[in-house]
Amino acid sequence: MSQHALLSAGAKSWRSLACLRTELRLDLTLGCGQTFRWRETGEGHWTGVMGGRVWTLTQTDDTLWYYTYSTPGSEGEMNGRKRRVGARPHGPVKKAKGMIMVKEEEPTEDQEPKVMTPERDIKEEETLKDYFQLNVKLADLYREWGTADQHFKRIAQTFTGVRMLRQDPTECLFSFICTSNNHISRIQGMVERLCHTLGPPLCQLDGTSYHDFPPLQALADSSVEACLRNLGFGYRARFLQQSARQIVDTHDSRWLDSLRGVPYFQARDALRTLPGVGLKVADCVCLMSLDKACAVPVDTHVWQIAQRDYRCGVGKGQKSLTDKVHRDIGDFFRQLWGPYAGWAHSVLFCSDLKKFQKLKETAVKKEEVAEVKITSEKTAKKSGRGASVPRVKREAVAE
DNA sequence: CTAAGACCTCC
DNA sequence: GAGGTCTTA
Repeated sequence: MSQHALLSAGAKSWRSLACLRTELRLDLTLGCGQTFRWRETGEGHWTGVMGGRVWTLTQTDDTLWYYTYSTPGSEGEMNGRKRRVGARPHGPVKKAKGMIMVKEEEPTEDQEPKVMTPERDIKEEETLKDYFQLNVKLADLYREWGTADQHFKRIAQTFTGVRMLRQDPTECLFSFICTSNNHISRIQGMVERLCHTLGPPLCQLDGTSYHDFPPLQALADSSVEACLRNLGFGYRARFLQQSARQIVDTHDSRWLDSLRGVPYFQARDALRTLPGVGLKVADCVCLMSLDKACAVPVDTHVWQIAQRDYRCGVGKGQKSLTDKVHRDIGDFFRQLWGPYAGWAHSVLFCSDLKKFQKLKETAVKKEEVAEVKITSEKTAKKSGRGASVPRVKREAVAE
């Protein structure tokens, strides 16, 4: 049985890239709801599908480690000859108690060694850099946002390395059509079932099968709505099928990808012609797959953040998130953060997620300790009034 | 432009 | 109700 790779089981067949935690935090970046395709398969190890291949990623202080599994067809790149179909990490790995794995580095006889051609090696490194947009210097951006915005500065101390992914536009679009009236954990399950049912299989690891995202044509088939309703997609099943149908019927196959080269508002308007795609979903697709770094997806939580943390008056007295409020909140944050406003937004969005509240609480405690220390130092000097109680901001929680 | 209601399911 | 969208008034 093939297993998920673990760095502790031997770094030999892993590759790596220099990357600081200030530039990338896998847990936050992969878990903040911009992608629904990654799972933590070991402590700090994330396994998912990217670029038609299954990857496991993990990181140490200054290094991003990656491992790819062989899949049917993926070996064709080497010399046109198909290699093994099974996939497994190199070096058999024994499972000890819980997450602890016993290191064991023996060559296996039942399989050919994973041949890593330089071409594929380079290609995969490029795929990874592209997906995480590692050419964008996140620490520099954090510094700029923090200069203009004290609230951001405070949050950013804890939520470092929250980075926008550059996802496949088709996967991004159809995943986000699933997000309406929904929450992350359920969306994850839906996308998983979608891929399992309509996506090409890639490999199997520890009994879990990994599939690529379904191609557009597969989603456009008229049988898809009923199929997805059976999988618990509800009314979104029709949106998915109809949107796929509309794209296949009225555009050529590269249309969605071509929106990367189109200005933000134009690309957003184009997306909004698709059923199930409103301003929020269109902004998500623009930001997360179409290179529109200034796109700020506005949902009820982002609206709440604007009011609570920025005393933003936009839409005050408004009962619901109208298109106008959408646009005005977006403009508000673009004015505050500049051309990468969408990236900054995701840092605050991430910090508001319930699953990351523990992180925040420990940070608040540290702040309190620091503040008490400062206050008591002052008090000692002036030998005056006692230490004041540090203010703890009451912040609502998303999800 | 804004305000309701409906839409599927799951916790 | 949940990280909306569509339709109708």
